Amino acid sequence: MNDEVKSTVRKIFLEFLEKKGQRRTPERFAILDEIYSRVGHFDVETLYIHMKNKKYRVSRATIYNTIEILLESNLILKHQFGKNLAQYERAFHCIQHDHLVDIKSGQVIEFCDPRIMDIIRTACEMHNFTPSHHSLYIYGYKQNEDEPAQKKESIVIEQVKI
Amino acid sequence: MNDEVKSTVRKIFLEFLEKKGQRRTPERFAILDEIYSRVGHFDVETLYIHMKNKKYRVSRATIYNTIEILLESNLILKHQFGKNLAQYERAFHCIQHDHLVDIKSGQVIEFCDPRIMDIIRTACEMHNFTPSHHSLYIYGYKQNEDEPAQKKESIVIEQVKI
DNA sequence: ATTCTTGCAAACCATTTGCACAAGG
DNA sequence: CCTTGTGCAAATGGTTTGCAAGAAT
Repeated sequence: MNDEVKSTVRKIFLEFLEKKGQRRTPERFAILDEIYSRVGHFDVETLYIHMKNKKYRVSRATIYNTIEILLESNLILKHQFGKNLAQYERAFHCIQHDHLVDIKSGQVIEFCDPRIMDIIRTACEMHNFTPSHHSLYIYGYKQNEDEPAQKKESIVIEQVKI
Repeated sequence: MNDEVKSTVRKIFLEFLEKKGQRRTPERFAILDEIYSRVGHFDVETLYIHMKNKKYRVSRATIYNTIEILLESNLILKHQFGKNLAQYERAFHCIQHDHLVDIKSGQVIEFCDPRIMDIIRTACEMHNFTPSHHSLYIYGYKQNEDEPAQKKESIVIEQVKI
């Protein structure tokens, strides 16, 4: 993730904290930086280990606290792909996408289909609902790799093993 | 839920157990019956309390075990609407639907849009993926009830407080 | 008879909470 | 200063597991 993006999200976070009257602590910005330094999904424990490995003094409690604020400010997204372990991902500067979840391997494939926005628009209009974000998970099985179909056509953003 | 549906799901479950070489215990069928006797979403604890209140002797462990089998046999679906508590719902004899989740109140509204199947079909074809099931959650806020929009038009199946 | 399933209680583990100390405003 | 945030450790709570007794085949 390049530095321009990092400085932009820092600014967004800063403004959010000010608006909410919450303090700009170094821990909060360190966590944001760490998140925007990696690609793909992550869980709290992984983030904690990574920061510890960098000799950054931080507690799990603070990570949970900060993640809560980052969710509110829409800088990250939360997922639970059928497991009890919550997974997160960056939300800024990422194109909208959804997830195919392999039931056997746990592998998660991202895909993109703008038609999802039509469905969201219609459902929200019908129910007098203001959308904030969404999650579409398609659970299933990856077919045998020996017989690849028209995979080349697909818009694979990245593949993440969870 | 009428008796015809109940006897059909019992039969499906029976055949699934036979196919898998698993035993048809009275507890498993009692849990299936209890699930198909209620409407809307439920969690394990609620199911456990209901069965206990009916003086049925079951353990939480058996409910978790049975729910696992019911998921495999596609007789129920599992949801985690952003919380750590897993919610389940009947999957047989229910029309396909998705969920609007109110972030403030936790209320869940079901809606139906067949276009979701087009998205699933396309994504799976592109990624050589065999779909089993899906979840689409739209998170957001219900607008003020004082100014109802075109709500009459909506296909509300049921509303469930989780 | 053999093997799977059950109920109970203990273990697990991600997340939350309480509290004394630290630090932002 | 005053109040919020932090780190640590303990508590929480949904889910899983170990095991002896019970039931299905």
